Amino acid sequence: MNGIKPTLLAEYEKEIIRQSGSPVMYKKGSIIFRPGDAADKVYLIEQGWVKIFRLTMEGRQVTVGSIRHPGELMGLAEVLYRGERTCHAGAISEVTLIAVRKDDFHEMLLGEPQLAIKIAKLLAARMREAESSIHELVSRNVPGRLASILLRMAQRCGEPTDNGIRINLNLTHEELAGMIGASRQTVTSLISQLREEKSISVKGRQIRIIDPKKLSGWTV
Amino acid sequence: MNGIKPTLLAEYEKEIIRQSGSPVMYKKGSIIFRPGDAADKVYLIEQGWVKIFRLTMEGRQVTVGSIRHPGELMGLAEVLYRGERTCHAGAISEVTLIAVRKDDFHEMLLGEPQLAIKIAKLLAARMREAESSIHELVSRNVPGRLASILLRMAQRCGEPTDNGIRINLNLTHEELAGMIGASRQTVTSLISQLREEKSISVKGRQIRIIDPKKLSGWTV
DNA sequence: ATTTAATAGTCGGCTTGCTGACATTTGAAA
DNA sequence: TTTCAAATGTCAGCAAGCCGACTATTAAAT
Repeated sequence: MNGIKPTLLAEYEKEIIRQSGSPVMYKKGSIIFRPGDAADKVYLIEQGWVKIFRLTMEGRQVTVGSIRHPGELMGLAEVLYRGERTCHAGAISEVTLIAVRKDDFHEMLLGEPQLAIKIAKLLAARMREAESSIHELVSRNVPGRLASILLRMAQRCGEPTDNGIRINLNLTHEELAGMIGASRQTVTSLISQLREEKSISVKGRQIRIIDPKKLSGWTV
Repeated sequence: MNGIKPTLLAEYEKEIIRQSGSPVMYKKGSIIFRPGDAADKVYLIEQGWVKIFRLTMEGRQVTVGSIRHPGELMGLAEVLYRGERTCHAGAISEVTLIAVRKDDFHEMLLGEPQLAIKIAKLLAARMREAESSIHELVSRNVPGRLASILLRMAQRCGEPTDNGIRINLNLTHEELAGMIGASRQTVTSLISQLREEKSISVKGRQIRIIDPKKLSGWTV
């Protein structure tokens, strides 16, 4: 069960981290850290989803990392590289974290070379994700980017049901827009279009991927 | 002289790498690796610049990483994460590299925990760079992105002269376009504009930043 | 239960920046 | 030096998608 999902930690790796850290909880909507904060902690996500984003000059959110899941580390880059946060981290849902202090984290890595390598692998995987994002932003149009992110979310945190894959992140159109670099209005109208052509269905803020094939037809 | 430039390796770190690897040379314009190749080597750049890019469906180049300099490692992510290249790496100039085989690299990391941590820091720094790129692509318009990349290139590989900072990467407009997600024609006309307002000067393919302040005025 | 704020839906006008097309210049190869 | 391909400069036309404005609908708070 190791080496299969290099973006996630193995159970024994999490155990090491749990022993060096202490649990914290954040409720939905709260901010875990913001730019300028001292990056003195690394977090292991135990439960819930966290959104990593920055703000544009006009105050719009731009999701620069993806949504982080249980089993993932977050706040890693700033702790390793520079002492200051550059992003916001916001709790999308009720969230439980293990917080590890920077110094303890460094010691942990020195004592567990395997873990240090795992962290490097993990960052490498994220690096490639980021490169993909850049590639998509540059080469696809807005409908293509929307379709693509819906498919990716379905794959990464969707729950299969009898009528399609349910995405339960409760994202608003504005948040989706921030993830693909588009305006809120455009996302709204595209979602309607996708619903009409029956490639997705929408109930409240739950999106179901009904016809992945038709959806991926947009990612020309 | 350590800890100052976390994206570069310290001399003793390079020495370790040199002992595990062997030198290779590539001439200007040649491809070092391409998608689908087995990612069985990590490279330390000794001399020259390397461009990391992908291709769009229509065959246009998209520079997903930045330009890599002497002192940087490249091909890292694929070796750590998956066994296959996902990008092209092309020699912008005559290039000298130290190639380290994957297995030797892994052994090296296990034997030198400090180096493993350094690699993680290095990837963390790149991660933040990639996040910045995403942020810029989403939130700035084309002139802003061009101005911003010129300023960044000046900072990272420009040589100060008495009349401005010289950027000597010999990039074509098409290549610049690929780095900022714009069309070749738009870049051409923007470069003319910048030249007219005397924030840059152009001689052949050499660009000099004359008035950084005026340039950064474009990055609203 | 009521109030209030946040989100979703819709539309016309307008701007940015892409496309294609062509002339001109540059530079590398023969 | 000549030749030829690649890169640059320029322009008109067009379309994607943004913006502002407004209404309708949900969800949260009291």
